[in-house]
Amino acid sequence: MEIGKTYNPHDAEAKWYPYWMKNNFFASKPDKTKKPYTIVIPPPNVTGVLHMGHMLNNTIQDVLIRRARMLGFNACWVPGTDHASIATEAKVVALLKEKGIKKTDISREEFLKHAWDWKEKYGGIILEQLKHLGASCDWDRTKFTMQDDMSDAVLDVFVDLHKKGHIYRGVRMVNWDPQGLTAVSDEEVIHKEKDSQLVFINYKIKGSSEHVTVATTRPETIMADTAVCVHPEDERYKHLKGKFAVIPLINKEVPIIFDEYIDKEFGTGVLKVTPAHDINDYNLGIKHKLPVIDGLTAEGKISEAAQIYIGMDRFACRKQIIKDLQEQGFVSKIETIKNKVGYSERTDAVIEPRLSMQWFLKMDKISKPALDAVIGGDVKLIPEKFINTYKHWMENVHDWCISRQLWWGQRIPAWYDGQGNTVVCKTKEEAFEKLRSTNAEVRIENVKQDEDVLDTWFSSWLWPLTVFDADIIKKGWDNANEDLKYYYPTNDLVTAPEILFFWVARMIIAGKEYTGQKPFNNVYLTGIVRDKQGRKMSKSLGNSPDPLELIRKYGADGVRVGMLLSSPAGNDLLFDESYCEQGRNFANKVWNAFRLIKGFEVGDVKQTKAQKEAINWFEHKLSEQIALIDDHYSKYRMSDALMATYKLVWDDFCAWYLEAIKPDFVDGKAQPLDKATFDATINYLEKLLIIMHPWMPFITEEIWHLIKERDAKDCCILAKWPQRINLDIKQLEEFEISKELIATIRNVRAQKQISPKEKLSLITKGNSESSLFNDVTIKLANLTEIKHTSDKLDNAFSFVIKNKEFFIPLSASLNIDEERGRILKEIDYNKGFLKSVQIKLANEKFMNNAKPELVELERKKEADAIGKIKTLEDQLSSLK
RNA sequence: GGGAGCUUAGCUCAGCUGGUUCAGAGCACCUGCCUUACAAGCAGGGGGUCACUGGUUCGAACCCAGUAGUUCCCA
Repeated sequence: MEIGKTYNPHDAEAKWYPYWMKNNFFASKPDKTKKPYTIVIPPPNVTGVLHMGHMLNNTIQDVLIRRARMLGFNACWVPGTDHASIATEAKVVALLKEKGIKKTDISREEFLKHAWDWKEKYGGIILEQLKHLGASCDWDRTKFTMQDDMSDAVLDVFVDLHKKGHIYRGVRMVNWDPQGLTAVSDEEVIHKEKDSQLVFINYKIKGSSEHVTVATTRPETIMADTAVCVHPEDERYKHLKGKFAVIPLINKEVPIIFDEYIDKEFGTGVLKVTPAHDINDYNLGIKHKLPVIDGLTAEGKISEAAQIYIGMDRFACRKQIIKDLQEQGFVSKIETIKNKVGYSERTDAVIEPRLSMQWFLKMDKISKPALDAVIGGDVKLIPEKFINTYKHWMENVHDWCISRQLWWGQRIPAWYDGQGNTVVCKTKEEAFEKLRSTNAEVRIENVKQDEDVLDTWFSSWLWPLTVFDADIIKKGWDNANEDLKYYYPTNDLVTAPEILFFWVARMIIAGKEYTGQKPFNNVYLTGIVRDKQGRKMSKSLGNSPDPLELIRKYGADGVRVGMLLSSPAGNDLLFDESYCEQGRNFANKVWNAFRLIKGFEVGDVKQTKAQKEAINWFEHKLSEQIALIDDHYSKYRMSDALMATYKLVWDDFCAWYLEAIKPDFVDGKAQPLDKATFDATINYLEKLLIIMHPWMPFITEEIWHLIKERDAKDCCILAKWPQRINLDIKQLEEFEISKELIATIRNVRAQKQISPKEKLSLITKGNSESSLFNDVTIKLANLTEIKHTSDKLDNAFSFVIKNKEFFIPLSASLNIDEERGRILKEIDYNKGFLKSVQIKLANEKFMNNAKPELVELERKKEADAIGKIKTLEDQLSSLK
């Protein structure tokens, strides 16, 4: 069979993913004889397409799940999607608009039909794309946050929490998205620093020639002012008690009120009070019993209550009113200041504080167990630095506004009789019964359900529960189904720090509330994928590569490796395609190592000593590195685990092991290899494939099957993670010395311009104990032999490794001065080192304070240095 | 304005409770090689006042304080 010189990822990807699927290797069922290892996917939005953040996130999950599978766990990765209320509704509205349909012209039912059509058509795109990455999700378990049973659970939770007194309805200042036409939660508001104009406007005092000056960034709201407020202690304004100020343009009189809330130093010390449009003003309004005038419409246009500019957009109005005020002499000055402006996370519209009737979830009590779970270490955040952020948020948590003025989502199960009575329950019939108990006259046709839907997070906070058992809320934890009992709590959650509060914290809250347990043991927080300049990748910037294009270019394995090479937990990843290139190169390296091995011809020959030595050494090296890799995994140091794997394969296996066992060429023909060496090598290769598999599932599976014919179920994906043996440190240490020796000899060749093909001999002086790896050294340094001698040597390059003297006799004559200089330099260096050690040893405080083993170590350093200096001096004297 | 984090080689990052020889890796860079697994490669090499200042200590990249820059969270 012809094996290509470079690895072709596409064929392997096209072959193995369907094969794994066909054989149900990703599927998981509860099995009491095995321990579960569970991950629930952070459900991507149905509106999205795969972006680099998903790539990073899901690659990590797949690595974890594949390794767990190999470790013998019953690995279960549950996929699914999230209905994303606002984003999806916006998409559907836009689509309908293209077709000439206005949302307001159709019924809720008709709209939802369009929305479902849209979801069916586009909702699964990301999940399909994840398959290209190799994601080994149990696809049979795919869930959607708005499927019937999942939605039902959401309503059950609403009813239950309402019953428990955690949910209430009230008029509150909410973050209003005038584009999405809905309230959004505090967490969905993104504050950006902007340059704003601070306009100083003069309000005349009624019955006087005086005026007061207010400073505002929102002049378009002055028509909704219902007072002007100053500090009671402010000498400048004390005389205005009981007077009225006149709002310009509309000549409306508003009282001047006094309150200690005012900061005398800020601006002019005079605040215009607009209760409908600012939370602080609203509170002032309540305190001083001010009327509320809503100067804006839901769409962010000037309302009729404002009297002028009616129907004008708020920003257009701002420009116009400044102009008009200036023309009429009301503006004393305009400054440009920096202030924070809130934007909707979903629509990017400027958030408008707005009074409205909303549903809230009280967070104080219900969130407490979730705070304790993280503080107490029951739920671990990785990296730990996020604990502080989490704690801070949970300790200052605000009530959660859970209603959204949308149609796409779970409709709030609250019912009204039109006469001020409200009940919360799941069906209209129930509601009717309940309402009738307080209002005998109520008629079922007058019972109306709340028009709003619930915040999407109010459904996804149940995700780790309801993906396994959607009836859990109804039945309670004690009656949970087998799946939930088996898989829950899940092991790891991999997500972005951005949604630590949106989602992670709330899942812990819901988990604690409904099962008494945490939803997961560990939360791995990935970084944000940024471009090379550190900018967040976004569609609008156009700086995000298309992940599928990257996969086409570098192969899925290459991209996976590229993503994870430089992505420690919690650190942003400054993505650059060259990482993928490195990943692709690595895959190619593995491919070629395989080609070499595959090309070995097994014959009836004797194993060489070098081969035996190399096999012995690699056994220990492999064990040592497996231990290291396991340790990195246990600490979720993904990029370290990957790098250790990379170096084990590339450096230890390819550069050292394979070079050491590679048969010689005689007359242009590779010699055959003995069976023992071949078998050992195949065995090592298989173990390495297993270790590489979580990172590079496709190439490892491909090579696994190219090694030999195997049974249908004998696949790399199911192979057992390799065991370690007891380490023989001596093997490892001595091999390091041999490596140093080989490197030195290669260096000498380079310096003296001796061809790598010319054989040299190496002579050691003094004790004749031989190294464990003499023959490897001979082979890789291309030596004729290693000889021991006690004689003085002429015209030989000399060097010292670990107090051992070595000589390489040279055919060309040696430059004595140069050699002397080199050795003197080394002596100098070692003397300096010795001195520093001796100073330490002469220091009484060090001797008293340092640990005994440390002192011992210093003594050894001293002895080693003395020995080395002596050896070097001997060499120097033999140089004549 | 409040809080948290970060600052180590050109880049991205390690550096575990302070203790080997003026600090490690990968990539990039430089030099030499198309050596029959691999030029997507091989063999070598250079490169760092560990942000700055002070303190604690026998000893500091690591602990403490301050300064600067930077990122994030909250208001």
